[in-house]
Amino acid sequence: MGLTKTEIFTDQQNEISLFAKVFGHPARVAILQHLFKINSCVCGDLVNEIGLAQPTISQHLKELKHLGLIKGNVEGTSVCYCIHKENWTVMKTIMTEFLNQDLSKSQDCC
Amino acid sequence: MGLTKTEIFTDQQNEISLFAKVFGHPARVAILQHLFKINSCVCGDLVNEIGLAQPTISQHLKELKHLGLIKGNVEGTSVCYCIHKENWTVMKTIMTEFLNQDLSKSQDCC
DNA sequence: TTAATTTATTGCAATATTACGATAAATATT
DNA sequence: AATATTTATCGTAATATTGCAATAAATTAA
Repeated sequence: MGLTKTEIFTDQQNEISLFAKVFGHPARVAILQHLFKINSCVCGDLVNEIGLAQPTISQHLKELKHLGLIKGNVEGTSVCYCIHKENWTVMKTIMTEFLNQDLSKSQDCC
Repeated sequence: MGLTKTEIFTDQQNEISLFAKVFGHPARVAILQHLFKINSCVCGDLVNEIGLAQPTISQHLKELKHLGLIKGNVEGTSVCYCIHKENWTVMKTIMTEFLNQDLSKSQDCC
């Protein structure tokens, strides 16, 4: 066990959980917030900005990139990361729909 | 290791990641969607609705309850769960603020 | 070419998560 | 009281995640 049974859920449910999972670590939240904050795209500054070792940051960046929420651009020896705007918008639509489910219909049972 | 360094992040970043983490499993997404869908609050029906064993569902419900997103009401031998409306709204505000960060400011680097 | 700089990858240890069988706890029914 | 029903908890196995030292890979500078 220890293995999520993705096959018994809908594609939508799996997609929501995948996006949520990547936001489920404060380092990745911090990375994204920093990429939003600064106009120009920062690269290895993230290692200084956030207090984690370089391989750890690199790993978190990889996960964000893998989900398509950021893109990386090689510039000399360094790599410049930024938010993938189009994909972020798509993700936002999916997550917002989940968060905005109608509360008025559901009765309170307790 | 294997331990998230929460102390180096802001309370806001940790809070966002905690909410996201609980949505980071399709079973919990499915449970929440089902609680939204049906007017009356369902209980152990969730075990049938979702294809996971009863202890597994119970464990997921515990996590959702621990974060305050649902509440449970004992009714005879069964327990009736429902969305905790006030807390859901608070969570929604926090998550929406994170998702709605200003895209127009951030330059594209790639 | 050699050294310096920056990022990615590998390998590994520590911890967390997922899932479920077994069983306990609580209440309802007979 | 004894039994049935429902949910929670415990224990445990399998897998995933987190973090970092060591090192590789890629590019630039001297």
